[in-house]
Amino acid sequence: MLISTPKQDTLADIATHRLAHSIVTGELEQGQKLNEAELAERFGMGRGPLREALRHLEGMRLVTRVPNAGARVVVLDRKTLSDLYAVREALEGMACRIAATQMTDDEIAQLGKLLDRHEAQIKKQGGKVYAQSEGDLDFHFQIVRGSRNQMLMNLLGSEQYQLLRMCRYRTSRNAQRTGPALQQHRQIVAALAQRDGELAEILMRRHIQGAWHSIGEMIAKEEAA
Amino acid sequence: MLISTPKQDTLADIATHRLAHSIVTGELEQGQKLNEAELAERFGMGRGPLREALRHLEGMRLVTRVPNAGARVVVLDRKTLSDLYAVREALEGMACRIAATQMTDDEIAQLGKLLDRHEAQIKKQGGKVYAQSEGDLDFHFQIVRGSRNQMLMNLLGSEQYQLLRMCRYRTSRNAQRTGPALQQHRQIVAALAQRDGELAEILMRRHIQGAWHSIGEMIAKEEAA
DNA sequence: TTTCCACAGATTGTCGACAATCAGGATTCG
DNA sequence: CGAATCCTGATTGTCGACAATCTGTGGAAA
Repeated sequence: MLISTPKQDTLADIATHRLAHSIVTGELEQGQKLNEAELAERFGMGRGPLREALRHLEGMRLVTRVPNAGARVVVLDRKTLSDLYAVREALEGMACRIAATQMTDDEIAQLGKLLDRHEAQIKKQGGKVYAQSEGDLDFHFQIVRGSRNQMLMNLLGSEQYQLLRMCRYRTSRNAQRTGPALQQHRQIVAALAQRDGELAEILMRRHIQGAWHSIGEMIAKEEAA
Repeated sequence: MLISTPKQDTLADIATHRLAHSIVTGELEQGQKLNEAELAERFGMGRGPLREALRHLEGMRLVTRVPNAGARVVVLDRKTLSDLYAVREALEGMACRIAATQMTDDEIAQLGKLLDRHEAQIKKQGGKVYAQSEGDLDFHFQIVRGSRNQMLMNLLGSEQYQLLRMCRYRTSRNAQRTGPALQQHRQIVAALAQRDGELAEILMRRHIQGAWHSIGEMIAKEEAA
């Protein structure tokens, strides 16, 4: 699992994870008000730990707070997502370039196997794309891990990753790009295997631009309604 | 001021800002344990708001927490800073490229005046470089603002910016690179004025690489002792 | 002397209650 | 009839006390 699992944690940590999950999956709507007493009740804890969790989530920009008026789930409008994809392009592009020099042969081979599993899954169940979306994030995160840059892993693995997942859950019911995406993934792995960082970066940037192109259009149509 | 000013805020927000400031300026040493009761006493508030502040700071990665063992100030070792500068290079490079197409002529002119003030300040007081360091961050942040990318502004303006300032306070007592840095800044402004995004990006990346080169050496020497 | 255990002090985690502030509706005055 | 005002219910902000957990110190047994 990509989300850290709260084993023997504090209540506030549990609340943080549960809230983050609910926000990302859309169970809590964007912009929805978060009532402390109600949530504390639902999670079976006092308001103290819950407030700490909200503060934590505020720090990672999943919720917005205004003093004396409570916390609300962040809203991902078109501009925000556009900014997000631009940042991703720069960051994951760099991650790709570095990963080409840092990943072990074995890691790259694992990446290839991951794509094999994706392909099998796509052929078997054309409809259920949720798994593919999560798998896509897996792919991207493995490459970021390959860059050996902890800060990058934090940025893309914790914060932006959550926003991306939010975006996925919001748009997954519509269009799919699994076919071309998988092929692009394969090209990237090939470039990594050849240790061609520059090419890997270019392919990754193009891949993310393409993803934004398709998602941006979808959102535009959605907002028109 | 680049740091948001707590006007009529909650106690937890005040604590967040005071702690962030103390951490960034080095008043609180890296890795130092943060005792809740002691800090609450010093700030004249209960432990509740202080704990919320710690959770907020944890969210923005200025402190590290381990359950039942308290919070500690984050430590910036050589590897972390190296990662930070790599991320900055990608992010600010992109910001520069976009800013070249988005900034108004007036904003670019303001940028030039900012550098004039820096130059005057450097000539007047060769020693007091703290102001120049803050000014340098101002310069970088203005360009990020010019990219009109809110997420970029958040990333570089809030979180990484704090880590950078920490780094500055730690290393400012040693070497200076104000001369070459200023000249590179001027080149960047010139590229922006010509609306040459590609060149601006290249110059910015080179500028940040140079900064890392000099700071990395300094840290290596420091760690040897 | 060394190692293990138990105890005490300190620190963190949690809860419930109270104060401060805000939102919405009824009331009253122009 | 409309707008400003006050009141009331609800929600957030804060505090103090108590429970759970960790740390390190001292003593007893091998």
